[in-house]
Formats: sequence, C-alpha cells, structure tokens
Amino acid sequence: MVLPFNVAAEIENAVKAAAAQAGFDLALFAPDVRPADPAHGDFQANGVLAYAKRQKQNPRALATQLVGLIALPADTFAIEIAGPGFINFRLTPAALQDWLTKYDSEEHLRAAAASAYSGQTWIVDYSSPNTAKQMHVGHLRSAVIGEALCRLLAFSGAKVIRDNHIGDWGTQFGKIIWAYKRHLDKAALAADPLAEFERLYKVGHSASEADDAVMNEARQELVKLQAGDPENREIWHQIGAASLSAFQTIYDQLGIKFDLTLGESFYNDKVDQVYRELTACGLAEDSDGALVVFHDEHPRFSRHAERPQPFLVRKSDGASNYASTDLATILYRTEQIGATGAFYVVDKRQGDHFEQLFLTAKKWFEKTGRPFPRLEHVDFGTVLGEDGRPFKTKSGENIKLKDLLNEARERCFKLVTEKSPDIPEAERRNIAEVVGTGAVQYADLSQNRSSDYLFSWDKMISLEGNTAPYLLIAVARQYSIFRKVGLDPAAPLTGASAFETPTELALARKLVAFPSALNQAATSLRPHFLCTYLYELAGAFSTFYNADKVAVDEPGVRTRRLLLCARTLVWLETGLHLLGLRTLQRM
RNA sequence: GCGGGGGUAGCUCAGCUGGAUAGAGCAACGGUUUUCUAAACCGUCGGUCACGGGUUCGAGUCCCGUCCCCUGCGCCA
Repeated sequence: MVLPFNVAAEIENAVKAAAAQAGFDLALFAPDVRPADPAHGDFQANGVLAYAKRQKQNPRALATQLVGLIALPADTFAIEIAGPGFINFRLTPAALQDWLTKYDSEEHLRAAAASAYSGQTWIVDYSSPNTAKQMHVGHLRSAVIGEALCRLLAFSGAKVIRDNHIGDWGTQFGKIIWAYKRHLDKAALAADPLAEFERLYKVGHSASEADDAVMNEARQELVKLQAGDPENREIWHQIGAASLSAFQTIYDQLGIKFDLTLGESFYNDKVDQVYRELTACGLAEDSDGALVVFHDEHPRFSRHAERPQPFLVRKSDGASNYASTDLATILYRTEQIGATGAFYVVDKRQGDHFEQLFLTAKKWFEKTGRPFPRLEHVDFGTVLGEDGRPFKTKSGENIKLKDLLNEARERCFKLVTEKSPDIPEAERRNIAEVVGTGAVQYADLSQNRSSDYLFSWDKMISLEGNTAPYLLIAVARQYSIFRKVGLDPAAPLTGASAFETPTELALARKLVAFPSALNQAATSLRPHFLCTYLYELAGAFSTFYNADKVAVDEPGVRTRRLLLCARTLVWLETGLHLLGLRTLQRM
C-alpha cells in the first residue's frame, strides 16, 4: 500500500473503521492515535482504554477484538497489543523507507498536511501596538506568536487575514495632543518624530496624573479629535504616519506583513450603531453617565455581584473606548469580511475583557438575528527578567523592541566572529541578523504561550538545548554535507539501501511524526508543540550525524544517509519557516 | 472579597480529552575529533510532581481541602 503523508491519520481511520465493524458506539470512541515511545512502536492508539472504562468492559479483550479487524497490511505495519490494552503500530522498514522516499518537499508537505482548517477564513488580530509609542518588549509575544499561528493556520488549509488592530484612538491621544499644544519641541520632532511624540505622551500623562484639571482638558482634546476637529486630526495623522513607519522596520525583521491595518480609528463612525443596537435590544444601560452592559447570569459581571464589574462600552464623557471599537470590529469582520472567526493574540491579563466582549457580542448578535462567529482569546503570559519581575531596563523603563533585537544581533555577531572567523564580514552580519532575531523569536515560541517566561540572553543564544541556534546549525550542517558531496539537496535520490544502524532508524522514525506535531500545534494554537518536535528531530539528526558518516564510498549507504539528510533538511526548514524564522546555509 | 493562571531535579522548562520506568537543557563530574561545522556527540549524578485526603486496573494530569506565588476586577488598552 502507498502510505499517505499523515500516517497517524491513516491509522486513526483504520482503527475507526475497525471499531465500527466491532459495533463500538462511535459517539463514545476516539482512537487517540499519537506518536509512541520508540521502545513500543512508532504510533500508539490509546482510545480503547478510555472506551472500555466507559463501557465497563475488559480493555485488553476489546483491543484484541479491534486488532483483528484493523485493515492495515502486514507488510506496512506490525501491530501488537501491550499492557492493559495499548495498541502499538510499528512501520516496517520498507514502508518507512517508501514514505521517506515519497514525501520530499515543502510544497509536498503543504499539500499533504492535515487540513485542520481547510475551507475556513480566520482573522488573526495580533501585534496591535498603540501609535505614538515605540514598541517595547511587551509587544514581542503578540507579534511573534501571532505570526507563527498565521503561518500554521495557512499551512493547515485556512485562509488567513492578518489584521493589525492598532490603538490609534485611545485616551493617550487626549494626553498627547494636550502636550503637543503646550510643550512641542519642533527640532526634536524633525529629528525623530516618534521619540518626540513619546516624550510628549509622557509629559501629558504625568501632568494629567498629577492634576485632575489637566486630565479633563486631555479628555476634551480626545472628544474633539473623535468629533473631527481639524487641528487635532492633523496632529493625530502625523503621529500615525511616524508610528507605522517605525513599526514596519520591526515587522520586516520578524517576517510580518499585515493584510489589514484597521485600527480603532477605523471604527470611529461605526460605534454609534453599537450604542444604538445594544440600547435598543436592552443589553446596555446608563450607569453614572456611562453606557454599560451587565450579565446577570454571570457571577462577576452581574449587577448583583458583590463588586459589580460591568462592561463599559461608552465613557461618561461620550468617548468610545476599547470595548466599543472591539464590538464594532466583530460586526465588521463578520459582515464585511465574512470570517469564520477571529483569534485575538493578546496578553492573558485581558482575559476578563474578552470574556465580557464575547458574551456581549453573542447576545447582541442573537438578539439581532445575526450568525455569531467563533471568537477566541489566544492568551499569553508576561516576559520576565532574571529577577522574576516583568523584563525592564535597570532604570525601570520598558525595553524597546528595536534595542532588544539590536542587542540580539550584536551578541550573535560576536559569537559568529569567534566561531567562524573565515566567513566574510558581510555574511557574518547577515548570519548574526538571522540567528539573533531567530533566537528571540524561538525563545518566545518554544515555551507554552500561556505561561510567563524568563528572558535569558545566555539561554536563547546558546547552542545547547532547545534554541534557535541549535536548530539552525543542524540545517547549516545538512547544507554542508550536500556541498561536500556536490549534490543539490532537492535532487532525487535513487539506489538507497535499507536503513540499518539504530541512529538511522531513530531519525527515520522521528521524521514520520512531523504531521502529528504540526497538527497538534495548529489545532491547539500552541507553537511550542512544533518547537519541541523540531528540537527532538534536530537531536536525532545530531546523534546520527556523529555516529554515521554520510559521505562514505558505498553508494547504497551513502544514498540512504543522504536521503535522511535531505528529508531532515526540508522538515526543519519548513518547521522553522512556519515559526517565522529564517534559515541559513552556512554559519 | 470574587475570578483567572501557576507550584514538576540546585536553575529554566516539557509532559497533548488519566496510560507504559515522570522527560529535556543548564549547572556538576567523566569521556569522544588524522573523518561531512567540536557552535556537535556520548555517559554519570540529580525527583515525596507544594501539602493532605479521595476516585480507579492506573493520577503530575480528575475531585475535595490547605498553603504559597503571579494576575484581573468603572470610565486605560
């Protein structure tokens, strides 16, 4: 038989078919196929155990019955039952080799990849910085995780729309315009507009913190801006242009290209409809002059809660806020873009906001007879410094993203110069850029996004452990081998003999698990599952590389080892590119 | 007070709807290069999975209780 790319899915189908034949209740039975510990097999199906428990039957007996019905040919899989009822599947060496021979390019992988999102249109709302300020380390995770998810979703069959929902309409503009009119330094504005806007923001912010009268004036400036006052509009426009141009430099480095940049201002003329409809359907009400939504069925968002926590959709001064524009945004994305749903890649501390937002939107859509899209808050934790507190400079300032990426590049340049002094400087600069940026991205992606993580230069730039440089060097070595033997890594390889050594077999088996890792990362929206897999794959390769010399004389051995290198190369590069990293042929 | 997340080796982290002997990396100690990049590889050491109960063939994972840490809770986003 010809194995499909996704071997686990093939086994899953076969087990499901056998279960149907055996009379299992398919509503309660899931095969649960996953890559196995190599000691047991290549894949295992654990679903029988859970099913037997529910049905109060002997799992071992059920597994035996099932295995007798599984229609997978013996020349492809060895199947056995172990322990209480695990079903283990091991590919025969010939099947393994056929699989590796057949699937050989990124395009091939893409076409064959599990189509977890096929036919769906997803908006990914990520990065979303505020204008008038430089991006800092707090903006790193949304950008890096968001981009990786976009690539994973697209690879899994989705149509992805990248939307940068910039904060270009919030209270900060009241403060900054207030300061602009009183404290503008024209020379500084000409020299570095974003830095000057940032300074003005700080002036306005501290003045309004210190003095309620200033706070009120700042609020009035915001109301004037939102009402279309020409002077305020012009200042606002300058700020936006300077900000976007600075953001783009960072995005270029991180490989990010947005399809849409529809910030809060875009929804300025769309929030009245929100107020009107929410009020008309009885969801929103006046509270101390503000328009708020309560959810009485909810323990905390109810008006009867001990400390009521309403969803505030319009401020008492009449200005819109995050909630108003977010509601308008959901409507726009549903009606104008026709999205299946939206993923919000936003700090987990905003969890309550999204819970209230989704709850409010759901009721609003139901009451107005609109189909409700799938909305999900893809949350992430905080980047911490070595002291376990949010990562800041020594003086307590936010670390600018630009400075962070520059430092990564500098550190890597020093390293590559030390390790590979013979490479010309221009190339070393490029290597430093790719490795440094990649190290920062990978450090962020390789940990479960929901947790906080400790930012450590030494750890992320290390060549040991689960790091970008470790994976990138594995890629560079594979290119090096192909340079050595004078072959194109993409060239077809024929005449391979059968895999023999334990390290060859271990690497080959690891390669087959790629679709499972990809699928797990894409469906759970957690890129670290892919990182873990790539790290294990690179580890299996490194072990193989040290144990089995590729460029040997015997043509059969040489070809089969080149085959392993060629596939590992495509797998690693595809995986790293899906994460948003670039790869190198030499470092 | 109420909510959310967390506590796994000295440190940083994995552990996928309960599954096979709880895994990596760092640190410590020892070894490998006339051979494709030693930026690598191999080995040793290291665990009361916060604590106490419970559920069952089986619990780091589920339930109950306790302690500790982070985090959110009206006009910020």
